[in-house]
Formats: sequence, structure tokens, C-alpha cells
Amino acid sequence: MTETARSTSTDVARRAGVSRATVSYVLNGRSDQSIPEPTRRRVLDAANELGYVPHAASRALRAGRSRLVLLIDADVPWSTNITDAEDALTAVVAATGRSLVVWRRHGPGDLAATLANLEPCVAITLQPLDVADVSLLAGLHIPLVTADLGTPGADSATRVQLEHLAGHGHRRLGYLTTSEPSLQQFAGPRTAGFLAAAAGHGLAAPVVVALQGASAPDVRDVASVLSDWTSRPDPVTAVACFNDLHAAACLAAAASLGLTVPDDLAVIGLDDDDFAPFTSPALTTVRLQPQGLAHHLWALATHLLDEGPEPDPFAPPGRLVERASVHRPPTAPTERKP
Amino acid sequence: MTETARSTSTDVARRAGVSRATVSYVLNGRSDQSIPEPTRRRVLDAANELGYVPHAASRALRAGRSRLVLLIDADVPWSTNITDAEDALTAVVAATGRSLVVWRRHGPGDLAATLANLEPCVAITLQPLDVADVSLLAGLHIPLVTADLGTPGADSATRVQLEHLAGHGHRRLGYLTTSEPSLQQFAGPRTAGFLAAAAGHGLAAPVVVALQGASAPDVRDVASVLSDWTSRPDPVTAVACFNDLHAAACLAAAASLGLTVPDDLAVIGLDDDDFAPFTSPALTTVRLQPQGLAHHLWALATHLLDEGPEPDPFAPPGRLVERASVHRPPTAPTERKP
DNA sequence: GCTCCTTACTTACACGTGACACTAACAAGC
DNA sequence: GCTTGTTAGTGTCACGTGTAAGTAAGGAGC
Repeated sequence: MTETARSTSTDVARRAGVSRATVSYVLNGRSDQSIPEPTRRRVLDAANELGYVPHAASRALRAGRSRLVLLIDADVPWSTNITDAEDALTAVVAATGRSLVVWRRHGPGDLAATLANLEPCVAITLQPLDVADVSLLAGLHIPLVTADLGTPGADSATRVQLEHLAGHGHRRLGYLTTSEPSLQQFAGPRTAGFLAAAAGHGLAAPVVVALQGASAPDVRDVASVLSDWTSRPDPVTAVACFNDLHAAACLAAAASLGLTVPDDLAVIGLDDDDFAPFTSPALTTVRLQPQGLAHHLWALATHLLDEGPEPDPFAPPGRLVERASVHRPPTAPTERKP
Repeated sequence: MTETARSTSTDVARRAGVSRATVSYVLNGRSDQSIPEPTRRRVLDAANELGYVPHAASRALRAGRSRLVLLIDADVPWSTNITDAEDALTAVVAATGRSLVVWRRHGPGDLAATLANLEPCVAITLQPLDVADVSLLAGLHIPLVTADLGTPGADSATRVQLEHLAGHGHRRLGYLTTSEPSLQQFAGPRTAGFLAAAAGHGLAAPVVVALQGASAPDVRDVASVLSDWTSRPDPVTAVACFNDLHAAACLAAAASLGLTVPDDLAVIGLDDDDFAPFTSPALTTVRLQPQGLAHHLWALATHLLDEGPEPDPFAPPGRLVERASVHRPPTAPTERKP
């Protein structure tokens, strides 16, 4: 196999015996141009035989917009839900002929450099950017789609947490969350949603504690919180957590205090991470369904791009995954997945 | 603020009172062109005032190569090590003025579509692609860098696992891995590395079992394996696992069988995932150091691109993270991180 | 005064695509 | 036979950049 050059639309035109314009009309399937079937076929065959693929950069230059969609990920710890959301978004975007690529920001100054290399694209972010970044995008005329998860009621998953605990008779609740700045975008609405749901069920306001720690809290810190909560006059009997990692820390802390889960203390997580079946006891948690979020985000994007209709506000629904950390299951705490 | 158009090098030239070529020479810092300081300064000031950023698509068209590096990720479950490797690679690539973007493949046919949208770029993959994909890249003249982790001795992390177990007196070992096809690229070398290290230490060949399961194995399957291993005439006293998720399943299975870890059975993982401190007992594991891998990959890339020197083969080193699943720590099994 | 060399630029092309405007050939209408 | 309309195309420009080739001005050499 010799060193062959990339074939261009000029090569296709020459091989099909037509002009380059005709090639463009055929391959872009324009209906306002009359192209007889034999010619159309000649062009298509030539393109196939040459393995012609339009040059992305050239096309982006001409169109003023590339077919890339940049997902700007914050530098936060991963969870199943984030990768699920990414996968769903990848599929949705691919269905429109575009491609989603993910960029994890590394420092504050990197965004400008990255955009300079991607430029005529579309950007999506799962958490709000600060003012400087937004004006950066505006200066380059890059449309930005933001998942506004901060709207009231946006986090219905915490309602699922609360309803499960309340349904099992727990009246005095604790909420364990994080004080990590980069996670506040998620932590804020979740805490608010949990408190609102508790109020809606006529429960006393849950006690909330936010612990530091870049990805996970320290077990000793959690133990001291639990020790405090369970030794009150009206002891906390159930703890809902910001995510599964916090819940796992909570289980470890309970064990170190000699508390039995779920009898002395119920614990519920959020995310359904891969390790959730393997904690002791196996973690009851709530799984988000990010496929809907992906469709919502892309609807927002098309609204910005092609003037599609503005989509309704959207709250990703949560699905309860019942294991053994809120109440004892009828059988052994091991599980068999489908 | 009015709707202003993107500024181009023509705008900069007009504002500085020079031709577009001069602008290009100044901004690209060409040393073979003589540009007096006052002119240089006028151009730089004009570019700053207009917020000029070169158009990425146009530049890629002209240069025949974009400044994007595409990391092709397989559709495998995440671990701390993969995201660490991505982050390190992002930093290394950014230091060269290029940008790394990540694409998670979703189906077999998607690669062609994605490349058509990115085209004049560079591709990096952490696991080998099949023949069709490689020829696809070749047809589009996209350089491909592959991390060849399958070379002998490439997985030194398993040697760390073995040495820790052997150092604590374990002579009869089990190795628990996965039969999942998409993970074989990692599983194969790891198993081979563990067996080789065991032979090197004069131990009997470890018993190996590969379980199915897309991300994690089923606890009952693991329990039946452990039950078998521990009831032999020469019972297995320590188990090394493919990753931390398998190790967590192993701990849960041991608990369900009434085995005490580490007294009845030692368990060691690989990855140091975020949840590892929270298992019961806290998981002893091995953390890979992917920063070195990132540098190695980029050295391979520059070798392909600019004819830099070919780098030496590289094996990412593993670092032992000692917790409580191989031997009892002197104090309580909770831990405080720095 | 003429050539030769350097300095400080400018003009013009190429990269590959998409699309508007134009045209040659031919049939229909009267 | 002339206009009008349709069919099946083609010629050419624009997108924004990087750079090779060209050129006008000014001084040195004789």
C-alpha cells in the first residue's frame, strides 16, 4: 500500500467527470438542484471508491461553525451519574451528525487556550461558569448551553431519599454533605431539596453538616458527627448523604462507633456507584436517570442554534435502589444482578 | 454591548496600519523577518485591544493539522487511575499549545463519524484499536499513538501486590480477575504479571479465576470461588484482585461466608479508588502513577509528529497503599488523610 | 550616476469546502 | 421564428490563515 494523499472533492469531481459544484450538490443532497439519477450515481460511486471524507477544518471554516460540541467538565470527582450523563449526551449529539468531545478543565487559564484550538464549536457545561469564562465564550461567538440544575425542585433525587426514610418511620433525620467549593453547585440544591421535602412531609428540620475533603470526607470526622447526632435528646435515626462516597464513609464511621446499620442508624446514599453493592451492609441509594437530562440539554442547544422551540424546565428523576442500609431485606444481604 | 463580529487578522492589520502579512509575522514571532520594535508594538497593541484570537478552523486548514489531540477512550468502567491518566495527559498536551479532548466511543461505527468532524488532528488511545479502525485513521492521515501496555513487565503494579502478600508470609495465593472482553487488554497483562512475579519468588502457581460482569462481579459468584479456594487441602490464604471493585466484592463475599479479613483471608486490590478507605476492613491496594505514562505517551506522539527521538519502553510504577485488609494495623482501622 | 545590498514591508496564492449566479442546450407556446 | 421556461450543469467567490515571492526606499561602494 503506497503513500496516497487524502482525496478531496476535486478528485471525486474528476473521477465522476463533473464539476466540483455538482459533487457538492449531490453529496449534500440538495433538493433545489435537479440532478438526474445517472449523474448522482456516478458521483456517489466515485466518492465511495476514493473513500472521500469532507475535510472538517475546511467545512468549519466555510460554515462558520464546526460540528464539534465541547462538554466542559469541572475538575470534580467522578460518579456513575456523570459518566452516564456523558454517555447519554454523546449518543444524543451523535444522532445529529455532530460529535461530543469532553474536556476536563485543569486550571483557570486553560479554557482560553482550549477554545482557541477548537473555536467554531458549541459548548455545553453541567455547572455554571464564572463571568470571565462566559464573556470569553461570547467574545469568540461560541454558543453556551448550561444545565441549570440550580432551579427549585431540580433535584428530585433528594425527595426520593427523604420519602424512603420517612416511609420507614424515621422522624429525626441527619443530612451529611460536603463543604468542598467545587461541589457546591451540586450540594446546594441537594441540601435545599432535602430540607424542602422534609418540611413538606411535616418533619422537624433535619440536622445538616457539611464536611471538607476533596473527594471523600475523613472517617473520623464523620464518626464525630454521628456520635453527636445519636447522643442527642432526640437522636437522629437516619442519615441521608450527598453521594455514595459520603454514605460509604458514614457506614465505616458507624461501624467504628459500634452502631449497627440499619437497626441503630439507617443510611441512604445517592448515585448508585459501582461499589454500592459491596459495602457492609449493602448500600441503599438513589440512582439518577441522566438520559433525560441529555435530551434536555440538547434541546436547549438546538434552541440556541437552529431556533428550535425552548424546552420546558427539567428535573432528572431519581430511582430508588433498595439494598440493606435502611431496613433489613427479607433474605441475605447479598444480591444477584440481572 | 452591541453585537460585534469576531475580529480577524485583517482587522488587526487595519488598526495597526500595516498589511495582514506583517501581522502574521509579528504574532507568530518569526525571526527571519526584520520587524522594527515600534511596528511590532503597534501590531501587538492592536491585537490586544481587539481581543484577536486566530480562527482554529482556518489555521488547521492552512497547516494541514489541527491543534487538537483526541483521546479515544474505550467504553470501560472508570477508575481513579484512568481519570488520573487523563488529567496528566491533559496537562502534558496543554504545555505544547495543543488541547486534549476525550471521546468515549459508544458503538463500533461511531469512530468514522467522529473523525470526520475532527479530522486534521492527532489521536491517542490507551488500548489497541482493531484493524478496521486503524486503517480508518490511516486513510484520513491521522497519526495514532497507542499505549502499548501489553508488553512484558508493563504491569509492575501486580508485582507490588505479590510482594506485599509474600512479604506477609502468604504462600498459597488466589488471583481474582474478570472475563469481560472489553477489559481483557488490562486483565491479560495483569494476570500474567502476577503469575510471573509469583514464579520469580519461588511460590506455587496461584489459582486464577475470571468472573463475568460488565463492571463488577456478583458477590455470590465470588463467594462460591472463595468457598472453594479456602476449603482445599492447601487452602488459599490471600487473594489479589484485578481492581478495587473486585476486591470490594471479595470483602463482601468473605463476610457472607463468615471469613474474617485479614485473619482468615488477606485481600489486596489495585487502583486505590475513592471508596477504598471505607470498605470493611479498609482495603489495602496499589495505586498506579499515571503521570509517567502521560509523559511517555506524549513522547511517542512527538516522535510521530516532529520526528523527536523514540522514547524508551515504559512501565507505570505502582505504589502500595497499606490499610487493613492484608494485616492488622497497629491502631484502629480508621484513617486520617493528610 | 549607476549598481548592489539590506531593511521593511506588501501582494498574491493555497488550503478545501459550500453556494450564489450564470449559461448552454433543448422543449413548449403562439 | 421568436420568446419563455426548464434541465443540467459550470464558473467563481468567500471563509481566515500562513508564507513565498516581490518591491519600494534608503544607504554604501566606486
